[in-house]
Order: sequence, then structure tokens, then C-alpha cells
Amino acid sequence: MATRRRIKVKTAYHHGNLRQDLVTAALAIINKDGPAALTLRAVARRLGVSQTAPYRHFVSKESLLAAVAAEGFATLLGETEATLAAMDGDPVARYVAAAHSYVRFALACPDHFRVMYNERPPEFSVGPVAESGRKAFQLFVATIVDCQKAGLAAAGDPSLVAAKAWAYAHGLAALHLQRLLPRRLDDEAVRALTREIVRFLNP
Amino acid sequence: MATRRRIKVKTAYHHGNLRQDLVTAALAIINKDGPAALTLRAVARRLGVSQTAPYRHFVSKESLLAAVAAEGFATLLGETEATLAAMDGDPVARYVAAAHSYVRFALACPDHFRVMYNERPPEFSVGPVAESGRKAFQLFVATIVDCQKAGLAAAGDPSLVAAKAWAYAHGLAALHLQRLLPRRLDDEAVRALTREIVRFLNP
DNA sequence: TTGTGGATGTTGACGTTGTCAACTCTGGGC
DNA sequence: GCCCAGAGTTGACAACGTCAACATCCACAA
Repeated sequence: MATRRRIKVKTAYHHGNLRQDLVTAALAIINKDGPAALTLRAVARRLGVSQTAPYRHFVSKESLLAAVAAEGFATLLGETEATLAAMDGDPVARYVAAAHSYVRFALACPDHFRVMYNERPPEFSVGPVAESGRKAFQLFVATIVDCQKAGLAAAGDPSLVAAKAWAYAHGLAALHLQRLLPRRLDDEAVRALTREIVRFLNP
Repeated sequence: MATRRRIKVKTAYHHGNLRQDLVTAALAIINKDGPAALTLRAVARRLGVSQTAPYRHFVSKESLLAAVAAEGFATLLGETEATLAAMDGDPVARYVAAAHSYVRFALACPDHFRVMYNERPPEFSVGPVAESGRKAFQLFVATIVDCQKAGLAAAGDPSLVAAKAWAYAHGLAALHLQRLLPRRLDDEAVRALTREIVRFLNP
């Protein structure tokens, strides 16, 4: 009974932090046995709660997946922001670094990445799930605008350049995660290829 | 009883061409109600056969999906071959045309494309399913080799250039199919962006 | 201190799904 | 004309997503 103000104590009945634990357990299951093994009941079993306990926190299985995706987008945004904040002003380097953040996130958190982009339910495109994604894209666009201002990128719609560059980085990450790129390209090589995104800055 | 040599007649009991019809019906269901609605039983219902009839032709639901993917890869390969066969010798134009075939296929057959690349079961990477995909990639690599021979592309591992170019085209197609690119980019605009793949030919 | 209500978790059930075992139908070759 | 292997059916089972009804717990007001 000592510390009970902020720190929820885990009792037999009340789990304490079930919502976040559900998200984490879902990722653990995907990581261990593949996406097909992800079952609401399996998540509940892993946490030692009843099969319907998840419904106190998510209205459906898809909304649990939406929470996983939201966590992923938030992480991606946070890491991109942190990376850019730690850099000096070279605009091209910042542009490349933003792309590197994307690919690095995909390779570091492949399960998050797959949930974010494979078989997206329509739910993913609205509300807070999509918010972080949009912000990350805007961050990327901003680095391109800075390149243009510094005369290091051709004029033109910066979001068009961002779309092309994103497509390149996304394709690199998605194909690599599915082991479809030539086998000799390991994580390190794929990250290195990301740098070629500078090609999209000028005609 | 007249024509029975090649044309199988559809009787009440024997369906006639169930295997191919299952593949087609699966795509129709995905197209109409989304991938989540794809159920072996729904496919069977749509064709008016019993729930276990599909098991005479596919060992599991995943192997039906593998057949859908195989059909997609075969179509992609066929269209790429046809496109290249109808062209003259300009190597760069052929390289671009191969990439265009990829994106055009993705936008024309989005359901095939999604089955081919979303949530790929391990089964997709072996056997005849993967064969067409590999051949299409080799076709693409060959166009790059031709560019190098003609002095229109820098020397170096052509499959590395192919990997980068494929990543760009794949990202473009995948993001566009999920409506994640800026909305003003319609099918036509996305196809046009594919042309920028020439950027990968030279440093 | 008590007790009460809303949040949290449980029990039991229903309809649907993928898949299996055992059955039946059918047409082409002896 | 028979017969057997391929093609399709019936009935069943366990697992799943989800719902309705119930149980438990904690925070707060009286």
C-alpha cells in the first residue's frame, strides 16, 4: 500500500497495464511465429488473461493492429526528429539522414514496419494512426525545401521530390524485408544504398 | 455428346475447370470485399461447390494464394517480354519500358500485386511461384547490361542497378496502391514518375 | 468508515473458418 | 459393360473473433 499513486500495482485480477502489454505481446507473437499466428486469443494467453480481456481496450483485432501501427509511426517520427535535431545545418545531409532514419527503422523494427504497411485496413488512414506518418513526411519535405533554399536542389514541388525519394526508400526496405533483393545485399549494404536518394534532388 | 474432346462440359457434379475458376473467384472476392473477405468457403460458395471441393486442387488456403501469386508473376513476366519484344534496340528505352511494365501491371492488376507482395508466406519464395519473378528480374538486368555495352550506363554490377531501380518502381507502385502518395498523383502521374528510373543508370 | 459506480476482467456461448476422414459420383479405358 | 481413380460431397472438429451477462476491484463521496 506504500506506492500506489502513479505506479499501478499488478494484482491477480487487475493487470495493471494491459493495453500497452497487448501491443507488445502482439509484436512478440508476430516476431516469434509470424503474422498468421497473431490471434487475439494467443495474445491474451501470453499475458495470462481471459480471451475477451483485450476487448476492454480495443474494439476489435484490427484496432489492436492499429495501435501497433500507431506505435510504429510514433517511433519512426520520434527517431527522425531526434536524428535531425542532432545534426548541423547541411541541408543535403539532413535530407539523406531523414531517409536513413526511415530505412534504419524498417530494418530495426521489421514487425512494426510490416504491420504499418502490409494489408493496411482502411482504419489506418484516418485518425491518430495516420498523424505521425503525415508529420514524418512533412519533416522530410522540409529538408527538401531547405535544400532548395540553399540552391542545392532544383526548384519545383518539394512534395513531389519527397514522394519519389520515399518510394525509393520504401521499396528498398520492403523488398529487403521480404528477402527479395540479391542475397549479397545485407542490412549494411541496403542502408548504404539509401544514400543514393540524393539522385532525386536534381534533374 | 457432340463436342467432348477438348471442351469439358460442365455437369452438375464435375465442375469442369475448377482449379482455374478458384483462382479467378479468389481474385473477384478480394476485389469486391477486400482481402479479409477471402475465405476458402466463400470461394467455394461463389462457384456453387462444396466447402471442401477446393482441397481437390489446393492443399491449403495458402496454396490457393500461391497460385494467385504465380498467375500474377506469370502475367507480369509475359507482359514484360511482350513489351520488350515489340521494341527496337534503344537500350535505355528498353530499360525504362521494363520498369513501366512493372508499374503498369501493378496498377492494372492491384489485387494480383497485393497477393504477390503483401504478407508473403515462405512458400512464395520457392518453386514455380518464384520462377517467373526471377525471370522477370533477369530480363530487367539484361536491359541494363545492354545499356552498359552501348556506353549509356556506367560500368558496375548490373544487378545492383537493377535492385535500386526495382526498389524505386516497387515503392512507387506499393505506396500508390495504398493511396499514400500525395493525392494529386493519379495513375497517369505515377506511371510518368517511373521514367525517372533512368537516374540509376549513371552516378 | 462505508459503500457505490464505473472501469476492468471473466465465463459461456454463437456463428464462421480451415481442415480432416469417410463417403459418393462420374467418365474413360480394359 | 465393368471398374477405378479422380473429382466432389457430407459431417465433424478445434480454433477463432466477438457478444451478452456476470464478477471483481479501486477511487471517491458521504
